[in-house]
Amino acid sequence: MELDKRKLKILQAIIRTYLDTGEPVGSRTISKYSDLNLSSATIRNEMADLEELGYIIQPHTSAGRIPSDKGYRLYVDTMLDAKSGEVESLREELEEKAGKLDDILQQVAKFLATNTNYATMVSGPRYQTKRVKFIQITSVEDEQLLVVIVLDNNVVKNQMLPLEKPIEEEMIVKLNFILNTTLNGLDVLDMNLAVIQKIKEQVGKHAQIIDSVLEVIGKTLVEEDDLEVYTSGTTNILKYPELSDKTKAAEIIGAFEEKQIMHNWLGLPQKDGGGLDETHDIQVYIGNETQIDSMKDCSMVTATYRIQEGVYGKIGIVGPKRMDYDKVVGTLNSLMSQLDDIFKNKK
Amino acid sequence: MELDKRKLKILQAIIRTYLDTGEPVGSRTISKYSDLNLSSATIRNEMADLEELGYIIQPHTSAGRIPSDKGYRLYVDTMLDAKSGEVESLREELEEKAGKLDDILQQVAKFLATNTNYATMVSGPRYQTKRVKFIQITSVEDEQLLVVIVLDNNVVKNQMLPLEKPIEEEMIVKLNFILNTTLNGLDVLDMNLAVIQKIKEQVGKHAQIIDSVLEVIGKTLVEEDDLEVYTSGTTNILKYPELSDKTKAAEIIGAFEEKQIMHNWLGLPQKDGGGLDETHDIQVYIGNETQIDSMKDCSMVTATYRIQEGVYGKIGIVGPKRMDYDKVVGTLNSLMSQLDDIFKNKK
DNA sequence: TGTTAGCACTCAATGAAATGGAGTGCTAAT
DNA sequence: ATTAGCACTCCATTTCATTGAGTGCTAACA
Repeated sequence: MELDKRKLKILQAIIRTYLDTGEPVGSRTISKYSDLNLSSATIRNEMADLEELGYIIQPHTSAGRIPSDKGYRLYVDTMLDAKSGEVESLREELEEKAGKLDDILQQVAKFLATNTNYATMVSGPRYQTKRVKFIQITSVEDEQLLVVIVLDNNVVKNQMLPLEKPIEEEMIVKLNFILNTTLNGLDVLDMNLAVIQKIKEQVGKHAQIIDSVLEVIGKTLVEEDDLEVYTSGTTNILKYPELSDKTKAAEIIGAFEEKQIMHNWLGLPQKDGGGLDETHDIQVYIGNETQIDSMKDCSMVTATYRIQEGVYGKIGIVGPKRMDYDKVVGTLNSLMSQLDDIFKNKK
Repeated sequence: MELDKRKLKILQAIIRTYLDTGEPVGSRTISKYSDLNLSSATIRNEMADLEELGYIIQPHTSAGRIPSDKGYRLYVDTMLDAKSGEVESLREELEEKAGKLDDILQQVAKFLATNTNYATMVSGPRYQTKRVKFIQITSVEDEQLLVVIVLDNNVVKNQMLPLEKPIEEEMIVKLNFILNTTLNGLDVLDMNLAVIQKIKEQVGKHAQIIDSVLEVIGKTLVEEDDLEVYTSGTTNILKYPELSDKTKAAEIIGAFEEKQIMHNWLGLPQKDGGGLDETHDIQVYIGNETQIDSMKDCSMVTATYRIQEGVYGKIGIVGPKRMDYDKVVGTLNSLMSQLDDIFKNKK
């Protein structure tokens, strides 16, 4: 059996209606409220075909049809017409507090949540490579050393280091010189034993301090990126009857609480072909495609934002499968453009 | 009418039972399952009195009684016998990752949530005073300055500062000297125009750099503490039928999402008399006592942890009014002791 | 041959009525 | 002062009939 033009139109009508109402949709509705001018009986026949083809499902014998995951997928892939969302208001708010990145991201999450009525999460940026650009050791008090490390992406890390006994100013200057000349430009992977040995040789005395300092540096570089996740509107989930069952809702909202799941989420394989939108990398995951068990009744739309080369994070919107893909993708698209601008200016 | 010994015993029995079941409790239950050896009729009479006194409420004519806020309050204030909770397991976990404070706090939230089955929040520490202990300016690249500020509580802040044109090394040394001698030990409030003027005089040239640097310092000191809030187990709310109504649940869980409400919460007036437990400052807020509208059907138990003098944060547990106060207070108590230890060692 | 009207059938949802039971208040007896 | 007993109330649960949206199938039609 083939999926001819008419079947497609009917499928589209079914999905559209279902997105609206969340109720199974029957043949009569389609017959009346579509421009096909077909009787309900005809629609019924077509629907039977569509069901056989796996695009729609009948929850029980005498009910209407609802889209299957396969149906949604087809809809998202081929039938979505891109509208440009309305993201005017956010822009100003963001530019005001252009300072702190975490504020911005939190704001973005909140904006999307209130505008779409779904739950949202925004992950903080990850840095792809971490190389040392500059190291400085300073003696703050007699028995406290401050280690400051500047990475090549201008991220600054610091760590206090308690000392057994004071260390001479002269020695600190020497240490700084050695560390900078030896380590600058190096990745953590490059800091092998040979390099460490080389440093130690030059220091002679105070080798144990070098140990501590190198340990701090190592930790800093390897350190799991703090993997901040900003969420908002998780309770929107409760607005959709098909998700608001207590166990389901608890699972979904709980997942938002567990930052760990973001790991999985960030690692989701990109769809073949690069997703809906090449520039902003917008992707849609339906039901089990999310790979997260507790999300099997949800859909998830993600986008990737880039702050600069090699520094990117993700934005995700989670809602019921019947989420308004059209609006979500539209909003995300226009939001991403705004973000691009803002980050460009910031730099 | 007086609240004699027997009435008190009965009230206690009613509340205990209600905490367990969440159902209105009737006279017969108390008569059977308490050691009072009274018939249900007698209990009924006493219950009528207790109701008149405002300690219990009858949801409808032919139902049992449930405790009123006043009843809970009496219970919490006078009838709670402190048990020592079981907090063995947490200790080890915490000591492992003793490094990062935010990890610890998140862990604490999670621990409490899973152990009590209520929703929990832990606020990051606030610093009462912020004085400058040490300032350092460094030139990282030709046109980039790094400003590092160490506060007297050993918190380190840093900020990159772009430059118009390079600045001589010599000048930086001088700047560092001036800044440290002038500003060390100063609070932000002390940094008035006079001080600033004094610095500028000493610098002469490069005054505009001083401006930028001072701005950075000012921002750092004034900066709203990031007011981190770690939450866990918010979905536990859904486990209690009296809270899991969709609107209510959404309000409560939503409140956990809004960091803003933590502001109010942190500012809650201490109860007269210092709360249940002098050492750890454990406080119980019942229903409207929380001052947060969306929490009017909840109770909230809070404790204050101290990392060092003047650096403290709060831990809160939110559940239904019929929460197991006994266990919660017990657990909190013993947790706080553990935390005290850990923070002491860290220092 | 594709479309449609018509009809019998299914089944979830809704609502009304019946039932059961937990609990109370009151009274009279102990 | 306590208790047994009884009538009464009211919520919760079950039962049952009804409704209506929706289907599949068949026969008629263009």
